Amino acid sequence: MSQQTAQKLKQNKPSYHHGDLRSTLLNAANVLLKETGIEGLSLRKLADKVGVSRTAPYHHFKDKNQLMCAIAEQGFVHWQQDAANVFNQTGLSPKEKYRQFFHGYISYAADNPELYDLMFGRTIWKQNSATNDLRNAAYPSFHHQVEMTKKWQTQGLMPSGEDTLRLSQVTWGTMHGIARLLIDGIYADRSHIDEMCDCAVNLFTQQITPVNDQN
Amino acid sequence: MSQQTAQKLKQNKPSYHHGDLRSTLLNAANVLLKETGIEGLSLRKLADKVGVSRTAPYHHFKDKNQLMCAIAEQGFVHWQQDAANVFNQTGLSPKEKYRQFFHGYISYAADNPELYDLMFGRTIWKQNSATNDLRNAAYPSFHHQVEMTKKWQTQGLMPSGEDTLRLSQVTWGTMHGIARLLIDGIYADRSHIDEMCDCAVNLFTQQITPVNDQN
DNA sequence: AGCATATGTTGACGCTGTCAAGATAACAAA
DNA sequence: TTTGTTATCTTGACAGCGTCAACATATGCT
Repeated sequence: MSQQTAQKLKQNKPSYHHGDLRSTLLNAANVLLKETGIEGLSLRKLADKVGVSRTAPYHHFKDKNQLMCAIAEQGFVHWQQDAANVFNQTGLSPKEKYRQFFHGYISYAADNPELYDLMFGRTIWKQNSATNDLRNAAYPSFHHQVEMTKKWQTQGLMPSGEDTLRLSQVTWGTMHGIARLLIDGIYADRSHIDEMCDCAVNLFTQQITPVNDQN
Repeated sequence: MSQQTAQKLKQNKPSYHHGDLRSTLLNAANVLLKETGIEGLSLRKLADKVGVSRTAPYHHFKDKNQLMCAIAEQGFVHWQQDAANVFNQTGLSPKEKYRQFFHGYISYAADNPELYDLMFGRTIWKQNSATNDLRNAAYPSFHHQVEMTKKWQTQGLMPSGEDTLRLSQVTWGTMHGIARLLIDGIYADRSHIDEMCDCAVNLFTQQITPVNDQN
């Protein structure tokens, strides 16, 4: 960042060049997304909100699609941090950790419904419209979950007879499905959702004798 | 239907009044939906395809939303027939019937991805935009599944310790999640999906001694 | 100082959903 | 049969959208 740009940021002087438009757009887009959903997210409203002309964003994002991919990319970064916090907790039984992971997933979706819709919705993923940057941010999150599933299998929490990848995919599919039922308005009642999660956790895990209960 | 209208349908005479526009629109909308998806479904394209003016559909559907609800409503009717065919099969073990139900659900979504997206997507259900007619067509399908779950519990296929409604919701959530992963382009590989379904079926069902294996 | 480049602007195009106002045909009552 | 009501279909118009082209301005390197 140039000295003059930094100066402008402090003094809040309006000028022809914005100086930090890209990140400003991203922040405003997150707010606009939360307020209006994907359907209501428009480049023109966004530009207006930031105070630039309609086509200014095109110098920072090739497309509306690229803007949305960038928002989702940020979402994946934050999301992975949330998930890591759960995984890194100590003093929890494997089942309790699995339970918290499950509920945490749903909570993230419930707390950021529009962002979740963007991150895991067809708007971005269908038709190969996902950016490489987005893929690079999204894929590791899932790989991490596969590793945890493998661990849960060796701990005896999840059935070792099933393929690790499939098991992980089914867990994800179930969380994703429940999350979508909630945020898409098919199931409005959050308390039902919580009980559904507990029921799913019970089905996916088996009783284990606490032998190797450290992690 | 008046005599003249019936005549027109046979003779295919063009006239000012179409005579059967509502159902013609619905059929064309189904085709257009399959071709272009929800995003590409526009009233103007639809009217053009049918050969009427842009605003003609407004005399049969108050909204674009009402049109979409009507399409989805048709989808639920057909879908329930498909599901009933599975449920009414004889000579299958409970687990095999459950397996077919599960795979059938995914197959319906895979074979009609855009219709499924409309039927179970936020476009229709968020913000209470679903028509009463649509609700009346959709809700019974789920109630039927709850009844089947209850039966599966008494048959010992599914754990009787869990609440029937929650169990049914989790099954639905899992099927829905897997279906969405597939049709939204997050998982492109269909063979993976099939193995995921089998894995889920294994997790949700328990081994039972074949005592009451008739239905 | 001068020039290339990055960044911002206005204008325009075609697409969308939807309302208003007018045209036409179908139908019911006199 | 004629007349009037109603259902249906038409064109015109408006605001909103994504996006391209052409132009303006500031930044930064040579």
